[in-house]
Amino acid sequence: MAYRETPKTQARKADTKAKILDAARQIIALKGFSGLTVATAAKQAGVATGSMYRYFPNKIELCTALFRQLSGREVDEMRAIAKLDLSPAQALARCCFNFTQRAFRAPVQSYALMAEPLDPALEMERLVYRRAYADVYQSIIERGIEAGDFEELDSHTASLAVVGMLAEPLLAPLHQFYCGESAPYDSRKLALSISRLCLNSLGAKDQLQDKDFNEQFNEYA
Amino acid sequence: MAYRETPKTQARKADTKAKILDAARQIIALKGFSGLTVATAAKQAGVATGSMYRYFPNKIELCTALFRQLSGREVDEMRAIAKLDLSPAQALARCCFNFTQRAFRAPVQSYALMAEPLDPALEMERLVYRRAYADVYQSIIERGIEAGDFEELDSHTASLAVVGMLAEPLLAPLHQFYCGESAPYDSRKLALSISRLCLNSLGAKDQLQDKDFNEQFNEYA
DNA sequence: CCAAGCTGTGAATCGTGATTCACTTTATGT
DNA sequence: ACATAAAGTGAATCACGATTCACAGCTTGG
Repeated sequence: MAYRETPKTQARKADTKAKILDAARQIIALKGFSGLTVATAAKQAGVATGSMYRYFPNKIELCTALFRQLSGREVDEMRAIAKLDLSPAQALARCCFNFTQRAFRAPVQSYALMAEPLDPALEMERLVYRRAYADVYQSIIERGIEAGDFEELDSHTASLAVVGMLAEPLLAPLHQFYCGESAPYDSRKLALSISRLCLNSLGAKDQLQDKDFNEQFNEYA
Repeated sequence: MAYRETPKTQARKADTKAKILDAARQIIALKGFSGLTVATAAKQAGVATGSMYRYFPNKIELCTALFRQLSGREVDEMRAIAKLDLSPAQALARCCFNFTQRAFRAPVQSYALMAEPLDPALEMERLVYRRAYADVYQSIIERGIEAGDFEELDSHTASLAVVGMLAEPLLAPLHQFYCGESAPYDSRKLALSISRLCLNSLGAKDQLQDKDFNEQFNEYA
């Protein structure tokens, strides 16, 4: 026996794996998952088709890894906001603005994660991440209810409703990008409307003043 | 020349077309679009695979026709509610209850229409019908704003948010049905929570009394 | 009854893309 | 340098369903 794994080969292996994932991400960002074939991803990553299978057992696993990586980042972003020292209403408003802003920064990728038709296995992942978003919102909502800032309501359903409220209005414009018909779109106004609707839905009347919204609105780059 | 179409042959043709659509619908209702192949639909309809192509130029057109038929019914249901002589708040609440109730009556079919991964051409149709739902809600919302029952807000975004609020909380349970893991679920409570959230989001505080909600809640079969 | 033109059939064909595999190249430890 | 085990390759294979097509059975007006 003579060959053994070394830190060096392990590092190279991890590197290539990351390179493949990044290549796949670039494709997603441009064409969505529908444009991602093993062959194109291989070419983009600069490896042969067959090599892909040294790093991922099959295409689904590759896609799943990518999906988790990208969705994970987004959810983490929301988690980070939830951890800031903000009132529940402020936290939620900021989530609305950030989510919208980030979606429009990488519209095709966002569409791919949020709504593009996917393999059933990935659809399952999508549900998991929706639930993860909802968990973040639910914790904020419960904090708000305890503080008396929000109405007493079913925080579980409310959190899912927030997920829906946030995603649905973005879908049509994001789909445009996905189809390559990018029209200019005032996503800032959209975020403003959505944040109002979200807070209203929780009965957060008077929790945020116009100035709070305006602050978010103006920070929105 | 000797052959010509007659009312009789036209009727037979229409009949078979309807039979095929209904066969497809049955499959959707059981397995979703992913279970719908030209071959299985043909067998279910009692015709040969090749015959399918006498009635629909290709699978996409068949699916599109089916999708339109089923989604059309659902949207019509909402339109009918919008036309009743109800206050905007009552109309919206009723939409929430009806939508939820109908979704759970045919859970797999509803999941298929609302969220199952589909061919891009069908995904386009889905967007169209989401917009159609939103149009109905928007008309109600605008009525509510004019009447001073709802807050002044962007009715376009609000209508989309309502679509999202209504759909998202149903998704996880409906997906369970789609996966064949049907767990018992109290959809009535869900409808109640959702209707509260919807009305809240529009700033419809005090538009509906508890008794209004209870009425819907109790009518829910 | 006949010719013309539908409608019905289902096995064979086709297209798409994932996956495999026999072979080459590279890395490792003795 | 050598034997061994991975990693790299890309053309060939495979799987899955939609679609086609050559032929058979009906309908119709003349």
